Amino acid sequence: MNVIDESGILAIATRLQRLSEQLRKDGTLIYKAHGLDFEPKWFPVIYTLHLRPVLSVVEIANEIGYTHPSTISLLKELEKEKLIRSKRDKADERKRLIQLTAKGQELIGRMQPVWEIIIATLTEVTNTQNNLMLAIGEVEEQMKQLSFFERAKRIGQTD
Amino acid sequence: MNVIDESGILAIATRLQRLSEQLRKDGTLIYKAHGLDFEPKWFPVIYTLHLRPVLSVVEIANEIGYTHPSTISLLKELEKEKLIRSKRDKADERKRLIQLTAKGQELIGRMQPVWEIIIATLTEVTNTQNNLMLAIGEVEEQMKQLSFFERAKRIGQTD
DNA sequence: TGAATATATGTAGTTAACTACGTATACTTG
DNA sequence: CAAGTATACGTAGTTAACTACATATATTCA
Repeated sequence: MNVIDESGILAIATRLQRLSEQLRKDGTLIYKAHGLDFEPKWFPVIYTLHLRPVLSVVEIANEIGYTHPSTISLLKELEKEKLIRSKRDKADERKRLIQLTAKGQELIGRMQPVWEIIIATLTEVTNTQNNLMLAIGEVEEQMKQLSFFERAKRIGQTD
Repeated sequence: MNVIDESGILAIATRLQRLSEQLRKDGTLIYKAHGLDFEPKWFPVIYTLHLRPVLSVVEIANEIGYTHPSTISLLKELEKEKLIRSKRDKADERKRLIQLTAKGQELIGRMQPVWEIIIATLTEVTNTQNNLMLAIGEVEEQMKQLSFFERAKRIGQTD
C-alpha cells in the first residue's frame, strides 16, 4: 500500500480523479472493442440530446453540469463527427438549437447494447458493501445542503 | 434533477470528476482562509515526503500514483516555492533525491491543524449511509482483481 | 422608450493531468 | 567485457476541463 492510499481521506480528491480517469480509459476500450468510434466524454451531451431532442448550448451545459465553453468545445467535436447539427432559434436570435443528426441517432441505436454491458459491469464493480453510486449521490446531497468550504469554516470555528 | 444525474451509473466518471474538482476548489479556499499559500494538488508530494523524507522522482511518482512527468512538474513548482530541494544520488548518478526544505517542514507544521479540519469536514460529509471513502477503496480493490475492461469483455461474451 | 441589466454564445488563455519520445547511467549476459 | 536491455529523468506536445473576457441579442424599468 502506498502513502496516498494510506493518507486516507485527505487524498480523496486525487483518488476520485484517478478512478474517474481509469473508468474513462476502459470506456474508450470497450466502445472500440465493439467497433464503435465513440469517446466517453461525449456521452453526457449525446445522452442528454437523446432524452431531450432540441436544446440550446447553455441548456445542454446545465444538464451535463459543465461550463458553456467546455460544452461548446464538445459540440464542435460532435459537429465535426456529424453526430449533431444546430440552427439559430428564430424566436431568440442569441440561441443556437442543437439536435442529433440521423447518423447520431443511428449511432445511439448501436450503442444501446454496449451501454447495457457497461451498466452491468459498473453495477458489478460498484456493488460492494458501500455502494459507490449511492455514496456519490449522498455526498453531492450533503454538499448541496452546505458546501464543503462552509462546513470547514464552521468546524474550524468550533474546533 | 438533471439528465446526467438521472442517467445513473453511465455518467459515473463525469460525476466522480466533478466531485473531485469541487473538493479541490474548496480545499484551496480552506488553505487560503487559514492564511496558507498551498495548493491541494501539492498535497500528495508533500505528504509523501513528510512520511518518507528522502525519495527519488520515480519513487515519489509511484507513491502518489502519478506518472513521472506529472510528478516532475509538481516538483518544479514546489522547488520554485522553496518547499523542497534535490541533489544527485552519489550511489546512482541517474537519480535525483528529493527532500523537504526547512520552509517545507515549517509549512507542514502550520498545515497540520488545517488538515485536522479538512479531515473532520470530509468525515462529516462522506459519512453517509454508503461511505464514499470505503466505497472507493472497495471499487479500487475490485478493479485490481480484474480490470473494468476485462469485466466488460466477460459480461459482453456471456450476454 | 432608451439606458441599464441580463442572457446566450463565442474566443483566448490556463491548468493539471497525460502519452510519446529522447538521453544518460546502470545492470546483465553471451 | 562489450552489446543489449532496463531504469531514471527530462522535454515536447496533447487533452479536457476550467476562468476571464468579448459581443450580440433580449428584457426590464425609470
